[in-house]
This record gives sequence, C-alpha cells and structure tokens, in this order.
Amino acid sequence: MPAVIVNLDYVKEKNTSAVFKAIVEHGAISRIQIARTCLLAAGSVTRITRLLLENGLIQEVESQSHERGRPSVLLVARKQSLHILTISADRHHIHYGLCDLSGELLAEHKEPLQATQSDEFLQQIIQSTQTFIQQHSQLTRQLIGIGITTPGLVHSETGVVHSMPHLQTYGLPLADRLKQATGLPCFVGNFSSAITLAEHQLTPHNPCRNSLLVSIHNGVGAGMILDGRLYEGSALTAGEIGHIQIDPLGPRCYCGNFGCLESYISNSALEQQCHQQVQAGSPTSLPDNATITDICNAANQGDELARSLITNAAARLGKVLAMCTNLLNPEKIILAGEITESFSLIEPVIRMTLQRQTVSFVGEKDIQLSVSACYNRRWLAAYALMRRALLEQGLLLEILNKKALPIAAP
Amino acid sequence: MPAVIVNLDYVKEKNTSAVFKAIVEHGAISRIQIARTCLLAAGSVTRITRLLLENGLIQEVESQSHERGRPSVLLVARKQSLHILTISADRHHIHYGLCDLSGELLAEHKEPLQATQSDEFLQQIIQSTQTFIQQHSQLTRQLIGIGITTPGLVHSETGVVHSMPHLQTYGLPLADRLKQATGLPCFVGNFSSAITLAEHQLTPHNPCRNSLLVSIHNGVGAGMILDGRLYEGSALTAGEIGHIQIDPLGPRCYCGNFGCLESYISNSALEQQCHQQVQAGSPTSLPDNATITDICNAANQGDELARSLITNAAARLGKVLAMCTNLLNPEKIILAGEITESFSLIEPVIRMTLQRQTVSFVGEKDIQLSVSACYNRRWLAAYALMRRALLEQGLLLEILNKKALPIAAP
DNA sequence: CTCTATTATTTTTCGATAAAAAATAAATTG
DNA sequence: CAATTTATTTTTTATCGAAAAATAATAGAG
Repeated sequence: MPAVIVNLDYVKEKNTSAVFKAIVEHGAISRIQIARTCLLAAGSVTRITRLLLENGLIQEVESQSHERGRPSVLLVARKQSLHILTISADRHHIHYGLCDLSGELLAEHKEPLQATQSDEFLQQIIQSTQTFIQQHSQLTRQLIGIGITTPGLVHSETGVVHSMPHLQTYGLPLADRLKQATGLPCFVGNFSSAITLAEHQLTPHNPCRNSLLVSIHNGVGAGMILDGRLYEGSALTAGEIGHIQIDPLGPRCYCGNFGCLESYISNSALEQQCHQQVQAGSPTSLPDNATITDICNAANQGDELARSLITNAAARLGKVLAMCTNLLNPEKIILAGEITESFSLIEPVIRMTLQRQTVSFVGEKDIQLSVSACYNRRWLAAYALMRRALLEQGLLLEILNKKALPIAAP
Repeated sequence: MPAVIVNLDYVKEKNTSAVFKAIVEHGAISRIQIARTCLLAAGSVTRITRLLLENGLIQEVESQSHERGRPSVLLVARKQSLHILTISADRHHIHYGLCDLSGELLAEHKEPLQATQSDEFLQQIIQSTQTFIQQHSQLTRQLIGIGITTPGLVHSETGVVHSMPHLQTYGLPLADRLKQATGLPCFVGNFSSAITLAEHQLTPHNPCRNSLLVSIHNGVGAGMILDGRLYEGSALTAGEIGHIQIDPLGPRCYCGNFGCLESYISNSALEQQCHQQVQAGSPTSLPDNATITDICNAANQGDELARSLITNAAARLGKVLAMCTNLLNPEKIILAGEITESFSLIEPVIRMTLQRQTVSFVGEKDIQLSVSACYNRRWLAAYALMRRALLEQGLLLEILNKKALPIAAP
C-alpha cells in the first residue's frame, strides 16, 4: 500500500536530503546547527556532511567564534557544483536553459516549436537538447538532470504527458524517453503547477503551507500548495478557476459554458472591453487597439477608462478568490500576469471583496496578497521540479551512489 | 525542519503500522500477501506479525491451500482486542461511545451539555468519561485511547481547541488535559473534518485520494480529503462553502454578508421558503410549518411545491459544487444531511449543473456522487481520529512498547 | 495406498548498515 | 591550564533484506 518503501536506505536518503536541504536553504550553517535543525545526532551530521564534502556538493567556508569553546565551522552549498538543464515548452516555443543549484541562469536558448504532433515534439526536444548540451560543454559537465515543463495535463510522478491537445499528444512518457536519449534523470510537470512550486521554494524561511498562485493571461488558472505539497487534483485538472461561472447570463466562453471568469478578466477580454468602450466614445487616452500593457500603464497614470476596466476585473477576480478562500483558507494568494502591473490598483479591490464575501473567522485580513516573484523567469518552473527531486525525493542519493559523479571537484 | 524524525524507530513504526493496517483493511490475509502489499521481505513480515500475534492484536484463522505448495496461513485482526472510547460534543449534548477496532458500537451514553464555559466543559467531560469507563469496566479494560470531536476550530495535531464560541472556549488543550485525567492517549478533532476522515476510511479497497463531504443542516460546510490526507486549511477554517456568495443581491446572512449558499439551502431556509409558499397559496399537501423531513417525504411522493423547493436547492448547491470541482477536481462528492432523503431528486440536478458549469476536461462525468454512509453514526468521527492515530501515526507502537498492555489475551 | 518429487509459504540465520550514545579530540577564551 | 563548545571516532543497538532452511501441502508413480 505505501508508495514509499521505509527501510534503512530510506532513512539514509531522507536524512542526507534533509541535511543538504538545510544547508541549501539556510546558507552558511554549522554542523551543530544542522543537528538541531534536522533532529539528528552530531555524529550523524559529521558522517553525512563528510559524504557531501567529499563529493563537492558543499564546502567549509569559515569558522565562527562564540563566547567560548571551539568555534563552529560553517558549511555552504557549492552552487556551481551541479547544473540543471531546464526545458520549457509553450504553444509556440521551446525554451532551453541551464542554471546552477541556486537557480541562476547561466545559458539559454529559445527556438520555435516546429513539431505539430507527438513524435515530432519528442524528436525536436531530444535533438535540441543534445545540441544545447554540446554547445555548453563546459557547463553541462556537471549536469545532474533535466526539468521539463509543458502545457496540458502532466503526471509529474510518472513523467507522463497525459494530454497536450495542440500537439495531439496523449500519454507520452516524456520523462522516460528523454532519460533514455540523454542518460540523465528527467522530471516533467505542468508549467503552472511547477511555477507554483517554484514560488513556494522561494521562501523556505517563512514556510507557507497553503498558497494559491493565480495566473492571468489569455487563460486564467491557479496552482495550489496545500499542506506544503503541490496539489494537482484527481485528473490533474485542479485550479481551473478561469471557468468558474460568475454570471449565468454572461457571454459564451470557448469552453462551451456561459459567464466564465476568464471571459471577463483575461488579457484578451480586457483588450476587447477596451476596444468596445473606446469605440463607444468613452473619454480616454487609449487607442481602440490598446494592449493589456497599455491599459495597465494608462490605469497607473490615472486614465479613468483603464482604471475602471482594471478594477472591474479585480472585483470579479476577488469574487472567485473569495470562494477559494472560503473553501481552502489559504495563507497567501500570489498573482501573476500582465495585469499585476497595476497591482496597487487591484489589491485594495480584491481585499475589499475578500472581506465582504468570506466568513469573518476565516481570517481574510491575514491573507497575504502579492505578485509572483518568479513567474517571468520561466526556467524556474522546470528548475523547481529538479530542486524538489533533489532535496525531497531521493535524487540526491541517486546521484551520490553513481560513482561517476558529474559534480565539479572542489 | 522535518517534523518527523527519520530513524530506526521510525522505520519500525511505519512498517509495523503498515502490516497491521494491511491486515485490518484487507481482512484475512497471508504473510506473503502482506509482504507483497507492503513491499517488505517475507522474513520481516514474520517478525512483525509475530509481535502482533504475541500481543493479541491479530490471530491466525485458517490455512488456505493452493494448487500446490505449503498452504498460506491467513491472519485477521482481533477486533475485540482493543476498544476505543469516543466522545462527541455538539451544541447541546455530549455523546459517549465505546467501540471496537472495527468501529462497531458496544456501549453508549448521551447527556445534555451542562457547561456554559470552558472549565465546566472540561470538568463535565472528565467526570462523565470516568463514570462511563467505570460503568463499562469489562469493556474498558482494553481501552487504548479516546477520540473526541467538537464543533469549532480544533488543531488535531496538537489536540488544542482553538475556538468554540458557544462555550467561550479559546485555546483549550483538550487532548492534554483529558490525557492527564485518564492516562489514555487522546485525539481531538473537529466533527465535520473527522467524519470526512471516517468516510474516507470506509473504502480502503477503493482508495479515493480526493473527496469532498458536504453536510447540509442549519449550516452548510465541507470536509476535504486531498491527496489522501485530511485538509483543514491554514486557520482550520477550510470548507466554509456555506458562505460562498451565490447572489450578491440575495438576503442577508447571519455572517454579515449577502446571498450566501447557506441562506438558500440550509434546512431552516427550506422550511422558511416552504412556509412562505404555503402561505402564499401554492398548491401542496404540506402544512405551513413543515419540517425538512416533511418536505423531503412530500417531494419523494411527487408534491410539486416540495419538489421545486428541493430541486432549486440542488441547483444552487450544484453551482457551488461546480466551483469546487473546477478548483479541486475531486473524484468523489459525498452529501450528508436530511435533504439527502431526496437524493434521487437531487442527484440529476447536481450532475446537470456540474456538467454545465465545469470545464469539460475536468471529467465531471466521472465524479462519484453519493450519500454519506456514516454521518449519522456520530461516534465514527471520533473513532476515525483514533483509527488514523493507530494505523498511520505511530500510536500502535506506542501501545506495544508499554509492557502493561490493555489488550485482551487471545 | 505409500512414497517421493515438487512447490510455495514461513522461519531462521546472517550480513550490511544507519543512527544513537559515549568517548575522545580539537579549538578557543580567559 | 581549566572551562567550554564543536567536531570526530568508536561502540552499541536494531532493522531490513537476502538467502538458506524448515515446513506443509499436492501430484503422480508404482
């Protein structure tokens, strides 16, 4: 019944990961502090850190004197010791990136999506990946694996892309195929989910166990961290808040239903509303073909029409966020998308709506509302999948167990 | 950082629990089957089952012959080997129950809630518990612990009742206090959450990782199992779907907002709607002071007014369930409350609403809709807390480690 | 029917190894 | 040099997995 086998290997895996994670997340930290953090005996920390030191994953940096007694030696992660290849496919392009343990981008490459179906997609990715690796051979020597994000339904545990309609892709074992072709561990995930994970990983010091990342582009969707873990739903379709109905008499949505949130607040919806209003003669500085960015800029500068478009959208979004809050009681809601350029306009509207439409004891006052810090750094989504695998899912020990380590010597 | 300490004790705890759980959930099962189920070596299973046998928790029942080879010996849990005390407090009464490992009720006692504030509440519970234990001394000899459910906000990990306004109770460490008074392990939880857990435990053979239990009485709320675990939210207030706004122009709710779901579909709301309609002269067999049960009965028998009241409520509930489905993509939605007497009327309406208001690929067709099988057996909520502690949270080993076992000899 | 070969389950034995505990070493201050 | 804190080494304990051994049944030959 248990998916994880609990034995001595598991203990070693968990504790090694925990120690490494403590070092990665805390920055410089002494062995004794690690022992306290991870609730391990001092001797165990010595053994584990020795393993990590020998493999060049961490290094001793300096001694820290205390009031009295032997000074502690601080340890840090050698972020250059291992590199991660990130692949991020969207509807039109494939982005390749190479980053270090900290997520800093070292190299990148963007190419148009040439494939029109599943096989071609796989071929393109395999070929371009190999080329990319060769072109950056100095950096890719320490490559420990590949993180891949795609649109559509992806089962990140198995690495199978269940559905990616624009490429007629159904049930593609992408992780396995790519692993076969490159010999590297591969982890695949849906982009929105993975970027939610990335956002979650950003703040290890202030761990937020329940958060919602809402992205607003031409579609509107949400990623969720619940009880500290990424939640994706039974059929991997959780977070479809764009198709929550907010007005039964509203316009028809492409999904077939009526009055979906997306029909009101997506970028294209706002641009269309703007177009209509301008044509109808509303006083504004905007042209009738203004983009969402134009609208946000105008709103920030006080344009009345733009402001009303943005705040109306915020009120509608707030309504749905209130429902989500009543249902899930999250600590934090993070927004992403062009409309966040006008976050200072949106925030008070959402807060007010939350206050009015949630039960008081849900503590809507304490909800943190913010703009995504990493949505625009696409590669961080794929990086987050690899980081999770490394720090929480046993990839670290898998790497250490191979004697032919790709890790740079100290 | 990790809340759980991963060491040898942890391995033993997890594997012993896994084996016992396999026996409890599977019924008669051989050692080799356990080994395959729990991914353990056969020798490990022998060792663990020996421990359980020696302590009277399981017993060998019969041998099962195969085509050839040594027959396997089937093991079952001795459900009479340990008893669980359940306490369930609501606004007006406290229910005490004694049940065996399988959840079957062996004795019960119900008394009015006399307390009006925190201290008195604690006193009453302690006193009545002790009396109840003494009165059933034959059964309570094998008592392994107490499960308690209350209304309000309860942190089940710590056993602290954070808020129970009707008793002016805030921050009461109920589990600790009761443990102190009785010497028994105690686990406290919110009733709605715990009953959701109970429902989840009912179907171990068909494990559903994501489900929603919606209860409709005078309040409307939801409990959630997400990724196989009970989800309660950051401030323990998840599931407040009764206060999702379904009409901004709707009637004022006692929570201060307008148009809450609860104002339309709660028992009292339906009774009030019925009253108004009857007074207004709608043709019906119902009296103007019909109860919710009357309304359901009439609806089932074809009364037009009753049917329209019920189906209207179902449509509104369906609307909110559609939102929940879009957001959470559950496998199963379970309904509880008097209105489920008319489930056959409600179900098609909810299904239709789900179909219309969820994105098609969410797979709303596959959603299981059913009536709660254990909502009316209140004690099962408290039992579920104890069962979880025993089978998943290390209580089993805690009990086995005490040499003075309360467990009945074979 | 009896005996033997076969086969699958269960038990025992043994080795590897991880963590805890205890003892020791090292580094620094006053 | 004593006191103190950190780090390392050694010893101890305990679990798991693998494999050997024991066990208990059946099938089929004679």
